[in-house]
Amino acid sequence: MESEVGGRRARTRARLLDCALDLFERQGYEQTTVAQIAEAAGVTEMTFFRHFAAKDRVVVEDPYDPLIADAVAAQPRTLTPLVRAVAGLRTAWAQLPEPQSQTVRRRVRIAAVTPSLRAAIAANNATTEQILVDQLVADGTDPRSARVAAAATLAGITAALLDWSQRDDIALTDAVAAALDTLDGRR
Amino acid sequence: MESEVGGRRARTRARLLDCALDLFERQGYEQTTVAQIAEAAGVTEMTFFRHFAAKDRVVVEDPYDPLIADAVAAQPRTLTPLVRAVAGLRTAWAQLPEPQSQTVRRRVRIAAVTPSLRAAIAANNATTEQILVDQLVADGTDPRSARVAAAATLAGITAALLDWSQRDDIALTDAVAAALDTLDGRR
DNA sequence: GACGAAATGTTAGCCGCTAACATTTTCTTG
DNA sequence: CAAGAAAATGTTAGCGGCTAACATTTCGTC
Repeated sequence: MESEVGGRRARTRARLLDCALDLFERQGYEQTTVAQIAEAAGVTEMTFFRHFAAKDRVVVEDPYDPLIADAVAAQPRTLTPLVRAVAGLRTAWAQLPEPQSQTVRRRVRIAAVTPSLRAAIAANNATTEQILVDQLVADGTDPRSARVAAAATLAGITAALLDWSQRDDIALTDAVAAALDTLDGRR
Repeated sequence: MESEVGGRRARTRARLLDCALDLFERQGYEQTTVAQIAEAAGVTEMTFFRHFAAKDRVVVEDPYDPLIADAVAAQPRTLTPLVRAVAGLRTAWAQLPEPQSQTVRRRVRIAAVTPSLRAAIAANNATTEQILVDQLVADGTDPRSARVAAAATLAGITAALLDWSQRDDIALTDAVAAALDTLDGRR
């Protein structure tokens, strides 16, 4: 039967996620203990780690990589590496599903004020970066330039995301678009 | 008397640093225990932490920030944020003292193959990034664009550094110069 | 040589995280 | 529906990074 929205596992995970974000918002990420999260969710510490590989995984999730490769591949190869990377991400972003509302903002907002989490985000970007690099190289870009361009682009977008989360006066889409423009040289 | 090159403290620190890098190179960063480092240096675990605030501080050190601000300030404000940031760093880099040979390369090389250390580097860049942002904003750049430009530039340079450490066919100066060119759009 | 300060040692403990094994809950199937 | 397989959670024990509080040694100086 599938009457529930998710099995027991899914429900436990959702509870852990929610309790964790609550605690992070109220008393800070570093000050919150995994034991506290587990208790709030009515579960054992061990169970927490069965749902999240590490404490920071509550906030930092894996990215949606696949789309990016195609988008970058579609860019004309006459452009400069950075410009091409940016153009690819612009296209990729346009194709992405609208991010699910509230939770994204909560997460990013927490990450924005927690240095150690910013590091976690950077580490997480590594896989996306690799995809970008591969795609650029496949199109004939020098590997070193490709690395630099990919790293710079992702860092720029990440910075825009962190900034966006702290303000209420701008849509996520616009924030990213503006960041890409900055990287582009369009402004 | 001052016959020694440094007091006891300085010597202990040097020993710890050397033993740590040795162990990291031989058996990997993650696989090396602070206890092992301490023992190799003939010292207690506690003493290690009295010299390095954290294990990763052996590899990731604080940057030379001060120069950057001035260099960026000297750039004409007609340029695009990213271009100006890059131009500033180009100038700053030219003024930096030649990095002390071997140890830099050892450190960066270790960082290059250790994901968790890449994160530490990113976190460490935060302060330099802030300086860059402040300088750009002071010159009239929109704060958001400044953040993006600063983050992108530093990420690009960092990527170049990591890449440089893994090859023997290029000078550090050239690697950085090339990265700046990529960010610039000069290539 | 005595004395104060700097450097190091000792002990105890928190927190993130993992492994090995036991227990319960849920699903399936005869 | 009973029974066994599979999934989810619990229990215990322990490692490694890191911190705090207090004791001890070493060093420079008078």
